[in-house]
Amino acid sequence: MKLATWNVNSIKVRLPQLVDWLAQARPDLVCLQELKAEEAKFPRADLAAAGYQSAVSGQKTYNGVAILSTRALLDPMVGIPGFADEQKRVIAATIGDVRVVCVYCPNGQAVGSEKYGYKLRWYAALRDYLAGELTRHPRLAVAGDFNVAPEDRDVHDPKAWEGQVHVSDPERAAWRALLALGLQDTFRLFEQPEKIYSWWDYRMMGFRRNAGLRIDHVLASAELAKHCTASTVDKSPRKLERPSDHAPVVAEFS
DNA sequence: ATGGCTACGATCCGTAGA
Repeated sequence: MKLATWNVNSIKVRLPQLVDWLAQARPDLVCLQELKAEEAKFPRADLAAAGYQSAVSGQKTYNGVAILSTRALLDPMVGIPGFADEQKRVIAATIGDVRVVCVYCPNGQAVGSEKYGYKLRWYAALRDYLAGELTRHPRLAVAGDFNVAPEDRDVHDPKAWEGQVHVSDPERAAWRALLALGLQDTFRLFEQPEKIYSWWDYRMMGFRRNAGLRIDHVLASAELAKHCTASTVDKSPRKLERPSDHAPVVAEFS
């Protein structure tokens, strides 16, 4: 089973690249973020023609998440229960014996800002939600754009980023609180090359300079992580004309 | 020098992303 996550930064713009990538990579499951489109404008038929059914929570202009699957998507659920939020950032579904939660965690804008406070509150709500999900679903995957680079080795220039949003101590503590539930960062289950990132700034030739952050992740419960055989970043779509600023992250399970 | 792209929805600039 191949599970991917990709922040596509507009499903409308990236649809051709997504369809091509699905044909090449053949993932069984894909978590998408930043659709920037309402559900009515989600290209459900094009993706069905590509062999994928979809569960979608869309929003005009901002946010928006979806799960694509070659198999039936059961018990879809949108949002974090008990956490009132206009922003469409979470969708979950069951595929076979795996529960998948697709997340687009808030950016946070700047440390100390109102949006930063929202990010930390949102993370606390996510933690509580996932704690419950783990009791109900031993095989749980949480995949998406977490907007946190967990460690300095996930940052191209830790000195320049020190204390900034995406790497600040409270954000990293919020990330570690997810790991403390028993979730594992599948990327770190394996020996990895240095300087692997999943996002690069559009400006300043960020991708060419590999000036990036590793902020897109696939987490797995202990029971699921036991079966994880690989976890990698696929940089190939980032090299295309008019790319998303994020690359897909792909985890494989036996 | 704190900018530099990109996408969107409103126009021909403002908001947001990270």
